[in-house]
Amino acid sequence: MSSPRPRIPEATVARLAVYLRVLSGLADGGRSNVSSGELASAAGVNPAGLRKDLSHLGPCGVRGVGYEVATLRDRIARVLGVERSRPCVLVGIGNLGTALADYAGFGSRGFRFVGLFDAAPDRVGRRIGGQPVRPMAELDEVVAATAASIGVIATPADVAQSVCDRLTAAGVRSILNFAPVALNAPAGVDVRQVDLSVELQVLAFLGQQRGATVEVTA
Amino acid sequence: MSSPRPRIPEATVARLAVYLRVLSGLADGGRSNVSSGELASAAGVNPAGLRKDLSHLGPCGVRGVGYEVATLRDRIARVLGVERSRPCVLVGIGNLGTALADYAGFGSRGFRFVGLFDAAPDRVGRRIGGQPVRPMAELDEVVAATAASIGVIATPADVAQSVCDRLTAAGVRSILNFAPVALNAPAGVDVRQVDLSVELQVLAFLGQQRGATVEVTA
DNA sequence: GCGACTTTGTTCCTGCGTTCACAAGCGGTT
DNA sequence: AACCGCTTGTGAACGCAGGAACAAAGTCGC
Repeated sequence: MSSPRPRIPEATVARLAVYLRVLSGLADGGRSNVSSGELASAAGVNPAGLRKDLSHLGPCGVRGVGYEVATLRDRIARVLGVERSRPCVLVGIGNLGTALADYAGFGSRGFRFVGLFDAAPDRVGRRIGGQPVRPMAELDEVVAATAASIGVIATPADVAQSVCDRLTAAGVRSILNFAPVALNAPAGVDVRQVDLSVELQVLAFLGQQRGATVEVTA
Repeated sequence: MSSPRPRIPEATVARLAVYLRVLSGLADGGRSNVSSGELASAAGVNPAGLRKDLSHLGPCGVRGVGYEVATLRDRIARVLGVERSRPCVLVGIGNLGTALADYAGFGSRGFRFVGLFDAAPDRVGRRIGGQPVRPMAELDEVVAATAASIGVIATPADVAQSVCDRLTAAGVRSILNFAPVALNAPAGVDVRQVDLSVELQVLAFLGQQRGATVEVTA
């Protein structure tokens, strides 16, 4: 019994991932203890907010001392579900897909790509990061064999929805989408959208708002 | 007079960018009118929320009819400040940087890279997307000459802060950071963080939360 | 062994974002 | 010319996230 999971807010989860990264760095550097203030500074957040985030996973610090780096790191990793490396599949091996497949950061953060897929015949068979690019026909097979629960879409926008359909049909329950379209996924499937253009446009707006006095329409 | 800019919430700005993309697609498809319901569905948001977002830029629809696609598109583009193409510089031409430099989506969304930079001598001189990779020494010069106000960082984490310092010193006011570190920028500089590992870890958490019954620590 | 300092964990409060629901306005129709 | 239906725009309530201040607790020093 005792299910200490009174639902953690999604915003907190995102920050926990950041804390985890900072803690891993500290652990590699040989540090054994941190205070909330230092950790918050390194993560770019408010100390009080950090303590509140951490409180969601129960008391894990020592008053007057701080947090034990390795212990806290492991606890966050367990809560996030990345203690063990999780199998992912990646669809769309263009420029972005290649970059993702090669990105070492994923491996050290608890994720590994167990399948790279592309529809273009001339891309199939190439090796990226020690792995071959497979044809889409092998998708179901690989997902089933590896029990991959996370799919990453890095295809052009016009095929993203059909790729999403195929991934969910194959059993993938979580999707990270880089294509600039809103995906329609069945209930029970989590979709997260990363839109690079949107980020730039928000910056453009902030910059314009800061710079110009006004001078609108009419 | 009349500065109809009663500060638009940042969350709204991000969605406006999405609406803009959908509207551009509709315009290319020859559509001339849309209702809030249809637009909201395509953007993956609530219809009422969409109307409230749009209300921030003044009345721009016709009751009983809907929104005129081209007009609304242009108005959003003007508010976001992307009517004219904005010059950006990109630092770090590894796998991710190459993908970003090659990404056609930026060009059609009002951004163009006017300078690609890397510290590694063997990368300098290569051409990507019709542009040469320049040495870091030319950064100030290019930023000054092109009046680039947006900088994109796609370097390893350990040099991201120093790159950030150099960009801000050169006059860049907005930074999009792909390196997994919290950047420390002077006041007046907007920083936006995109962390690919964090997105995956949030998905891992959601997936684990959904799947397992419980079975925590002790 | 006791006191004081440091740091966590929690509580309150303020503000924002989101959602629902209604009223206003325009076009088409009779 | 007047009515009816459809869609926008706005007002209000709900819930959530963020920040600051306070109390609890453990450790170090004397």
